[in-house]
Amino acid sequence: MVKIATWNVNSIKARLPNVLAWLKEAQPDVVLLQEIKCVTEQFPEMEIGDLGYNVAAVGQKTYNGVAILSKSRIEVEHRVLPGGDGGEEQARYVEALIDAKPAPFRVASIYLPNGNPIGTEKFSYKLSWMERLRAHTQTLLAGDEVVVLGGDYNVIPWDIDARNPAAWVNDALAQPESRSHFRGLLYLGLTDAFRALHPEGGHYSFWDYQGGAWPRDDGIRIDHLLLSPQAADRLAEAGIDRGPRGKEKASDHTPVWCELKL
DNA sequence: ATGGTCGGTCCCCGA
Repeated sequence: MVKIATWNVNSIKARLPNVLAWLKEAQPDVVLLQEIKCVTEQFPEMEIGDLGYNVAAVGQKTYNGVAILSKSRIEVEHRVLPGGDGGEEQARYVEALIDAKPAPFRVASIYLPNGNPIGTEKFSYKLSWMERLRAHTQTLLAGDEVVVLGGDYNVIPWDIDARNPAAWVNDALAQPESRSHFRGLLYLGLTDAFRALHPEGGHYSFWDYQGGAWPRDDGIRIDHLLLSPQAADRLAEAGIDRGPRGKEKASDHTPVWCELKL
């Protein structure tokens, strides 16, 4: 069994004690991190390495940044989502082969553009990034591998994934175009690991810092683990660990995880 | 009725 988690930590430096505590407690084999908010060289590799994890980070100054932590060896395959124009890239994608014991598998840590406000170049950037992800997913699925594409997708897939759907109607995270691009990934053959095992709504992975969203459980589910058919065949469990969101100095996101029988 | 969040950075921007 292999446990794979995704967590938008909103600054790895500010969150390091929380991340270390959760790694010790939850014992994931692979963790996909987003919003590390530091340059690659400043990622706290030593502290995390001391817990038995290898690290592959792709950072930039101030914003974004993704990483993969793994107890097995990591072979990085992409540091940028393929299909770009080769221009300046925000640090939003890292993909690697995980050299795990029974069989290797592939993962990607994804920080999809937020896209707000709608009607701006930020929203069109989100949609074009999603189209690029669709094209690359098609290539990945042709490989017939166990693949887990996890991260902060910045998409509320269905109304049941928000406590208050009406509050999000003008938000990029719930736009029909955002949702249809997300569904396009599912139509290619990816499985939303959490939804596959928890068809009911009311489970969230993000609660805004503002307005007491956490104590009121006014959340949304935007962090997802999307599985290739070969991975979905091996899906045993999936869950959202609300614990870290209730801690002191919490990220506004909490870890989402799945277990695969490999 | 009012004011109510974080993090990084350079006092405002992004979420």
